[in-house]
Amino acid sequence: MNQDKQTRQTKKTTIYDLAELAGTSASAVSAVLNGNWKKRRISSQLADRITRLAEEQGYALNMQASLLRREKSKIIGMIVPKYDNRYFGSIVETFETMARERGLFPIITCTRRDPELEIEAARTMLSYQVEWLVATGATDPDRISDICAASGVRSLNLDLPGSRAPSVISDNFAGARELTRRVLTNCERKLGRVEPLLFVGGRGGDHNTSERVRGFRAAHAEMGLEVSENHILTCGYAPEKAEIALEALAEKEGSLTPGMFVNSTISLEGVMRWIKRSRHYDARPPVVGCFDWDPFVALLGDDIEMVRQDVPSMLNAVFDIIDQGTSKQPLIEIPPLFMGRG
Amino acid sequence: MNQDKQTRQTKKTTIYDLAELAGTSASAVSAVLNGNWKKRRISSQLADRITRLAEEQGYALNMQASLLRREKSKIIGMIVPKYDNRYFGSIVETFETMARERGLFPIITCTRRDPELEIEAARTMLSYQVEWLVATGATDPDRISDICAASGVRSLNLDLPGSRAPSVISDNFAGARELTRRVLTNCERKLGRVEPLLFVGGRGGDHNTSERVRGFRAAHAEMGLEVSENHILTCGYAPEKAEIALEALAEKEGSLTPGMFVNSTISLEGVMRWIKRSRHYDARPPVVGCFDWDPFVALLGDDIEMVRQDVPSMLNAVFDIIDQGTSKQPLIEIPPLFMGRG
DNA sequence: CTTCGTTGCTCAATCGATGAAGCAAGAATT
DNA sequence: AATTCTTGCTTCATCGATTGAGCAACGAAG
Repeated sequence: MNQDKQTRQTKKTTIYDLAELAGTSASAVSAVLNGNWKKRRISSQLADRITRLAEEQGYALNMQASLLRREKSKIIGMIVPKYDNRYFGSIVETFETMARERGLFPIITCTRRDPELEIEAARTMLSYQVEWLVATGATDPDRISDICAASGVRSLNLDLPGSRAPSVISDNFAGARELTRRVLTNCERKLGRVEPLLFVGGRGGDHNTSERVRGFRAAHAEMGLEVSENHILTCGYAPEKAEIALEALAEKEGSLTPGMFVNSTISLEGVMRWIKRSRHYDARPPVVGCFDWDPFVALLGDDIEMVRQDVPSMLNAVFDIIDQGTSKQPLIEIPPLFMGRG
Repeated sequence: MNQDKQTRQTKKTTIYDLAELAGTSASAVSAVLNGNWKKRRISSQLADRITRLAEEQGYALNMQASLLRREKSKIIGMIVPKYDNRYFGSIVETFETMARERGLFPIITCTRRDPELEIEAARTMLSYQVEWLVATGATDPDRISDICAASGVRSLNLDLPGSRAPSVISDNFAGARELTRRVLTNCERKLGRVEPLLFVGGRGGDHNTSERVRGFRAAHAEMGLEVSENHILTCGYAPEKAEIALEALAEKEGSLTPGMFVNSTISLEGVMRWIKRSRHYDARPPVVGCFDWDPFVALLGDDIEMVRQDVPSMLNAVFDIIDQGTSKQPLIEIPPLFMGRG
């Protein structure tokens, strides 16, 4: 039984193996290794001996067995749509760090904006006994909340709100309104006059996009500008979709607006590609605002205004709810940050 | 026991609860729910009844209990340094997809280039009974391989090689040599003459950086150009480090080379920031090559040549090893892709 | 009318860790 | 000397799912 040990083992060392080697019981080994040997009145000599043996044998706790026995799993799950932009990347990184600070084990899974995969991922996380599930930018947050509720697991929405669980999102309306104001101001400074902007990207149905469109309209209204329905291109998030939408509009209308509001860096990727390819803006580069931040976009020219969603504050709000166990408000809106130009 | 059910439950439904409700045994429930009820000769009527009940009650398998009993966990772990660039983002996304295709459950954790955290994360993954651990861009891959080997868990290195486990990396030497050639050619085209480049970013000690420096030197040598030791700035990966290094060199030498080789998009962030701030290249923009790809960098100007590491091929190689169980070669080098300009 | 085969289940051990309860031996108190 | 306390352990049930072994009931074959 312990000769595998000698010959570079096949099976893993358990507390029973250590107990045999130490000439003691598994329960003593367990008590020593999880640190409450004082409480259980194990002598420090035995504790030392066990600790040394565990180290020698390269013992690793079997979490499955431990979790099965314990009441709390300390596992916290997160579902994320993509890893292809700074926003989600920093959400994930911050989430992991803050979870670990609290002694929680974060499990993150990427669902590539696939509604089926989201549901399957949520179910899998429940099987792993997560104590909380954070659904980030989910296509159907309420479905996920329901699945969690049915298992008695608490859930939270991040980035996109739902109605059946507390939600932490950016203040999309105020952010978009301010961004639009700034782009319009830049427009005036560059061109000597203000003209209504184009809105590009996002899904028409989602909360964030509709709030941003509302902010976009509000800023135009303040300045007495009319926004044409044809100039709201909520064509989806993928870069190609933005390219196609712009191409179609240019074909239909002949000329394009001098400025635009782009709904994410991902859409901006398509917009910039199209601008470059179509040569529509060769004479005078467009005045652009982007609802999201990317370090290279910041270097792309001096006419791109960006709002940066305040990831640390959003995750502080998320973990406040988790730490407290509940939330007073069902919806928490975090003001985004303005990055200025230059 | 099943009245919690009625009153929105507190505890989770188990196969024992379902067995009681169905008037059968837990073992029948288990057989039905994990799909081998035919093998165990359960009647399809009972199977249907159990399946319906499970759905009604929102039953979710307790993975901890299931894994404890089973021999294979089907969990596969990955350690990643950062989520702040496209390269690691796409590694993670591809890894998750390919793992799921194989019925494996991927657990990914980000260690922020912190050696302590890497080790701790590896140990935690072992506790969760991972069958494989992929260490991506690890600072000390061999340490991780040893820890895994001590528990009989197989490991793999990705992006940065180690000596105690199979490694899949980019062909850094050939990639860097070709990138350098191209930048030198661009230099000639733009300026009418070739001049040695500056190498910026990366850690001097790491395999990738030293291979890239070797490729960089080889391309210079081919063209009869001498590379000054002072022009190899392996200052680390963080953007600020690149800024500081450039600032220091500019101060020391007065003028800078007309072209440069930047070792990652993260370093490029700092390089571009410094170029903009210092106004050193205002008269004539530098001719730049970057070992890594980013969509916005592609739009940044027409003088930035990029190599894109071939993430799908790299992960195919990784999963080939996992599927086969072993690797013939200890080191697999995947040629990176050239993205051309425009 | 016995024997065998088949169907459709149930029983009970097991995975590894945990912790309440218990117990033996010695020290301290009455 | 008898009792109580303390120390330092061990025993055993438990968490939920899995699975080999077993068993009852029934039909078919001999």
